Amino acid sequence: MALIYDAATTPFQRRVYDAAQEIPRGMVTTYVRLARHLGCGSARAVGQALRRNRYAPRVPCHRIISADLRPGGFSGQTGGAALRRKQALLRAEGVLFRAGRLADARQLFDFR
DNA sequence: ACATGTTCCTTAC
DNA sequence: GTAAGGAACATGT
Repeated sequence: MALIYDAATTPFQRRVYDAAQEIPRGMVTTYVRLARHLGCGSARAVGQALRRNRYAPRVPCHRIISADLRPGGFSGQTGGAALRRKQALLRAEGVLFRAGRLADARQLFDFR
C-alpha cells in the first residue's frame, strides 16, 4: 500500500522513503546501502532526506544505521536521548545493540 | 582531511 | 517573485 506524499516531499525523498519501507521488521540497513540501492553516490544525501521524514512510523527511518554499525542519528540528533529511543524501537523489533554497535550483523538487510 | 548529493537560507535582481 | 550562490547535513573513505 503506497504512501500518499505531501506536495513538499521531493522526488528524491520519495525514493528514499519508498526504499525504507522495503526493509522488513527485525532488520536494518545502512545509509550507504540505501544510497547504493537508489543509485545515489552520497550516503549523506540519504541522511539528509531521512532527517526530514514526516511520515514516521510508516517510513521506518529508525532501521537505517551507519556503515560502521553504530546507531547513526535519529530525530535530528546524532547522539543523546534520541539515539536511545531509536535503539529502544529496534530492540522492540528484535534488533539488539551491544557496546554501541549492532550486535548481530546477520540482521543487515540487503536490497535486491 | 576531503569527496559526495540534496536541501535550506540568504542575497540580489 | 524568481534566480543564483553558499552553507549545512542523521556519511564514508
